[in-house]
Amino acid sequence: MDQFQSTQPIYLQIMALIKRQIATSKLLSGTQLGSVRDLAIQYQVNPNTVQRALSELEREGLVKSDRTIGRFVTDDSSLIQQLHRGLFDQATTHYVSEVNELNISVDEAVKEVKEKMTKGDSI
Amino acid sequence: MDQFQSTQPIYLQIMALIKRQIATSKLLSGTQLGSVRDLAIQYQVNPNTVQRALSELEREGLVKSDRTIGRFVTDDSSLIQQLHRGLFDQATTHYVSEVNELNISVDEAVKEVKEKMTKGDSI
DNA sequence: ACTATTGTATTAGGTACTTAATACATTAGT
DNA sequence: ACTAATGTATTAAGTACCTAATACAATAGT
Repeated sequence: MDQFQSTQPIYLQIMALIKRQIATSKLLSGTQLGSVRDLAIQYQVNPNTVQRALSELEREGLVKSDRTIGRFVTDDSSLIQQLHRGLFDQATTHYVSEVNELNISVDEAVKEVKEKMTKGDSI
Repeated sequence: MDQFQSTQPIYLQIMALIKRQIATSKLLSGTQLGSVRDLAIQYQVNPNTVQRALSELEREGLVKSDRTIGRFVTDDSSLIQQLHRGLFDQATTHYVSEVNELNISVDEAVKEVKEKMTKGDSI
């Protein structure tokens, strides 16, 4: 869909994409994911790349595979909550770090964040 | 120094590093940069990698090379100011985009940013 | 004039990621 | 029992980035 094109490995981008969907309940707990082959078509990538992304997610406990049925989002709701919190925290930490390096004040940063966020709330 | 180790190409990381230094006047306008070979030692990378980073920065107008003297930070102060603003803007846009995807409110985000920023102000 | 230092270019080899083309093992569904 | 669909594994080829080892061109400084 999105056409992955940056410098980040595709399998990491797919992992991030699915993580976000799980964290925001666009992929509900217990939901079955598309098959490796289906997702490969959907994402316009090689099945091996999807396989790699999914097996990493499995290593992190976010999805489980039932050998011949398919893959499912974990039913550990606490883990999902923790994921959501982690993504938020990581994003904020990264932003704050960048802003600090640019010698920008709290007030300036907050003002800018407020501006940009309220702008996107048109819908 | 820092030891580049992520998934981002090293030459891009070096570019970002130098850009930040220029934007925050750690590298002043007109200053001479270290030579390709010196920086390669400093960053613990191959000279070719430094060369690539610097020539890209040159393509963006941030540094100029005088063939046998060395490289210098641009003296276009407006360009530097524009760089600083651009880095800030880009960081904020990226952060807001992530936060929106996570369905997090303005207030929550702002609160978190304030917390993390004031914590790092111990010095 | 000479030398050292600068940026620049070239060629070769290594690693990680991606793709392609298969093949295998397992089992739900029939 | 058979079939289709699942995850999984393997081998080969291509691309981008990084490193290594040189070499060349130009000129400031002596």
